[in-house]
Amino acid sequence: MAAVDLTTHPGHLARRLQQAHYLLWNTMVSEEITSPQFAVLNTLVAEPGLDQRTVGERVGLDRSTIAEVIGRLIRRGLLDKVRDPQDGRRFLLRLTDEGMRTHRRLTVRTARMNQVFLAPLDPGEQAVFIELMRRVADAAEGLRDPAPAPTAAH
Amino acid sequence: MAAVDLTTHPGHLARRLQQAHYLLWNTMVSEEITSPQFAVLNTLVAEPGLDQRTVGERVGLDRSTIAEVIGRLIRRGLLDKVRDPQDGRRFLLRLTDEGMRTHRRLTVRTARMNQVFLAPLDPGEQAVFIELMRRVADAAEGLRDPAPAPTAAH
DNA sequence: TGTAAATACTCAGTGCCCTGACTAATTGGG
DNA sequence: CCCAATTAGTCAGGGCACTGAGTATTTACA
Repeated sequence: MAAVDLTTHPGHLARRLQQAHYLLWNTMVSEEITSPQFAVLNTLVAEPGLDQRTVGERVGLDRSTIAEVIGRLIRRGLLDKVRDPQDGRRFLLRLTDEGMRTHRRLTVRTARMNQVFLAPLDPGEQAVFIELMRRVADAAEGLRDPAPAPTAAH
Repeated sequence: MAAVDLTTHPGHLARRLQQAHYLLWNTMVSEEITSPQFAVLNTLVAEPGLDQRTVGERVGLDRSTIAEVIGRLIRRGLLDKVRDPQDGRRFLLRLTDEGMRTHRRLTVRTARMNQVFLAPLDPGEQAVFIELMRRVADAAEGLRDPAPAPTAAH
């Protein structure tokens, strides 16, 4: 008694949604390259030479996780990492030719997969769905750091 | 060139959504008990004595993952696991008193957290959002097993 | 009845995701 | 100019999520 209906809990649904996507990605896009890895490649296609932290910020991964993901991409030969001569703390990232090719190849499949993923919704609903997810995710993004006390000079 | 806008990709948004939820859960609900762990407790409140596999099915976790989650709940003393005398393969699961108390306590906080999580949407949008997430997740659920060939006689 | 198939669970391996503690490099104020 | 604060990255540790392989038990059919 007093049990709750989890199908009304957005967090539970978000998890199931992500699992569904993970599965679909694996069968329709790639078994080697994961969705977060593709996100990193995509970011570096748009902005070559970014540093690790910034890439993480773009795709929504913290410094530890982005380091792991980048490590795997380098091991696979899709990425290069060189120290920034201007700032010895940073590493600058750049796709290899193989990385470029992989990104191009997966981009097509990703588009197909997105269609299948959203197929249960009609086009209008799809747009609404994307829009609502974005708003919720963006809002929560703002809650990460508890706002550095707005210069409260009494 | 040829980079894609990830904010239109439902999979990427689903991941960010789940991360946002993870964070909010941690600050507003519990640092000890995770959302999947709560889902397991909740399922066993509704249906005490279920076996491991069935609980996994209810909350959407495969056999390996549910085993780990249940292991942690047992270690924390929230769950008991006994062999089914009727079927020696199964383990029957049941909440301890501590497990019941924990579930009750977290239920309240979870409701509050859901409100905060959905706060960027107005009530109508919230209902639509839940509904769309559920439809997409449910549909993808059906794609898991490639359908065992519908008794294609002849 | 005896064995092959199905079922419940375990284990090893990979990858994502976070926190907290640490190192190294840079920047800025006294 | 020097040292404290900031910033980029690493590392250890815990948890979720999957696949594929292996064990034990049950079932079903020949």
